[in-house]
Amino acid sequence: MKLVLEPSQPFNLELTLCCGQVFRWEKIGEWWFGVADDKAFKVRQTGRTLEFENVSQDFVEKYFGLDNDLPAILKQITRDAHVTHAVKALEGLRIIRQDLWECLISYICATYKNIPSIKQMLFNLSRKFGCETVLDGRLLYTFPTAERLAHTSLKELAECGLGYRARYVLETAQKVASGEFNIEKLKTQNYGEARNALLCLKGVGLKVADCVSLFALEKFEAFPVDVWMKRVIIRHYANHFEEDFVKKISLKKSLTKADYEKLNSFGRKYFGEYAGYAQEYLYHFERISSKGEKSSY
DNA sequence: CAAGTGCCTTTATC
DNA sequence: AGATAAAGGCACT
Repeated sequence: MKLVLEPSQPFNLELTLCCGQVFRWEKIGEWWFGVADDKAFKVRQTGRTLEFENVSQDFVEKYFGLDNDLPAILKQITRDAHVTHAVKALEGLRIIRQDLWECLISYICATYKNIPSIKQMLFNLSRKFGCETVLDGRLLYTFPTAERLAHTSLKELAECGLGYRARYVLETAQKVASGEFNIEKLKTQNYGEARNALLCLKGVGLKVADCVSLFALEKFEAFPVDVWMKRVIIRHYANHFEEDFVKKISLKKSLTKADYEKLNSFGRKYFGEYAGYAQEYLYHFERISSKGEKSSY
């Protein structure tokens, strides 16, 4: 099946899959293979043509956020030269509508890990506890359900490389599987409510709650702040804060809750209702820029 | 190549 | 409130 993208609605598949928001896509030749919402499918892009197999057009449009009016969103967040630079460099980057359960577990696993490691953990979990599907003779795995993970052991989870995150994943799976934590209810709640509910889960702090809100709950005002975003703010937005505060967070490696909320609320106020989009562009731009600095040294 | 550092942080404790 | 330590283990330098 093919889909021709509107010229007015930029989309870059590669960027969208590689910017660090999703972890389980694999490129084989020209095609990207992945599983979303228990559907194994493949996609490739040539210019404005998006080609896909084993999935409906409706799903593809929804999953990749093609229904978001990207130019309108970008217009709102380009408040200064730096973010404009990032937006131009990363044209066509879109926020994916992730499956809520997979997203939650992914970001619990993502704490204090680098992206290659996160990918490894999630592939391990899926291979071990997910359901096998075949596409083009290639084995793909669905993401394990809460019920399935609830019946694993800490040992088995640790064997997937989760380390101390194993107990957070197990506990969350048990709460969701038993109904003690109603994950579906999050979808009916606003940003503040959903964020607070998520924070009740062990292993979910402010940053993880913001990532889940942004990537799976369509709360575009969420503004996750990680080490990279801290760097971005120190480098380009320091003038929005007191000198002492900037000095303090520059020296310390981790943010206190109060520090986090200060950076987070700055992002939300400054970039507006699509702050999450700004975060994604700034985050990825900072990462690719830092790679460039190193190699051209 | 070994060893050190850092990792899309959170929790526990003081 | 805020500081501090500890937490798998892998990837990168």
